[in-house]
Amino acid sequence: MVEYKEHQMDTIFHALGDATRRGMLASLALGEQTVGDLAKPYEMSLAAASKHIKVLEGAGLIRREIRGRTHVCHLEPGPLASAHAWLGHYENFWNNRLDILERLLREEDLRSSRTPTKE
Amino acid sequence: MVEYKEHQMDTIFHALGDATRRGMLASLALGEQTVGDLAKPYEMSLAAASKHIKVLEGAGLIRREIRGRTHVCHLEPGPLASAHAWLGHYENFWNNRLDILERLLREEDLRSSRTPTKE
DNA sequence: ATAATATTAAACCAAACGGTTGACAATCGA
DNA sequence: TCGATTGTCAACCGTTTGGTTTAATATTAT
Repeated sequence: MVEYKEHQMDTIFHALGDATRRGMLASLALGEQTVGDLAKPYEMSLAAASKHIKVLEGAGLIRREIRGRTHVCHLEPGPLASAHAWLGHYENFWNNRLDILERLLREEDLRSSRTPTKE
Repeated sequence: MVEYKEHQMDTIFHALGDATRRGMLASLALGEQTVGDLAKPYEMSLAAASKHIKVLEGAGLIRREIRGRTHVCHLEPGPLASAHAWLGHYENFWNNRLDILERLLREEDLRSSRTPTKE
C-alpha cells in the first residue's frame, strides 16, 4: 500500500518535471482544452504533444472526455493536491529555516547598511 | 529569466520523481546525515546512492559540507518551497473542485443513506 | 608508512524519455 | 461518398536515467 502510493508519487512528480507538461496544466487551469488546443503553443509535432498529454493522464493529473473526434481534457485536482500535501510535510521545516535566513540577512543589512539587493 | 526558472523547476520536480530521493529528503528532515547514512537504508551500491545525492544537490534541494573525509548533507528549504508554491497556484482550483466533489458525495450519501465511507 | 574508511570517478549497460515521421482510424461537413 | 479534421499508433533515433563494477582520491587511525 505504501509501495502503491510511492509509485503514484513517482509518476506525478515525473509528470511535473517537464516544462511542456507544466505549461499544459497551466492552460487547463483556465478551462478545458482539446488535445489540439493544448498542443498548439508548442514547437513540436502533434504526436509528441499527444504523448505528453498521455503522461499527464497516466499520472491522473488530467482526464479526457472523447466528444466525437475531439478529445477534451480537464484538470483533475486530486493528484496535484497530493503532491502539494507531500511538500507540505516540509513546510514547518523550511519556514523555520527561511525565518532564520531572513533574520540573518536583516542583521547583515543592519551591520553593513548596503543598498538592499533585490533578486 | 523565465527559461532559467523553468529549468530549475524541471530539475526540482525531476529530483522529486524518485522514491529513493524522496526518502533521502525525508531522512534529512530529521537532521543532517552523511552520504553513508543516507545510503544505508537502500539496497543499492554506495555509488548509486551517491549519484542520487548529487541529483538532489544539483536541484538545490540539499547542500553538503565536507568535514574531513565525510560529507554531511542537510536540507535546503528554498527549492522545496518553490515547488510547493508552484503547486499552490492550483490550490484554489482544486479546493473548489474537491468541494464540489465532496458536496456531490454528501448528497449521494443523503439519497442512498449508506454508511459514510471514510478514506 | 600502511591500512582502513568515506566518498567520488569512470566505464559500461539496459531501459526509459522525448522527439521524429508515416500510416491508420474515426468523425464531421460538403 | 469524399475529403478534411482530430488524434492515436508504431517504428525508429539519440540522449538521459539509474544501476552496476572497478578504480582512484582523500582523510583518519595504527
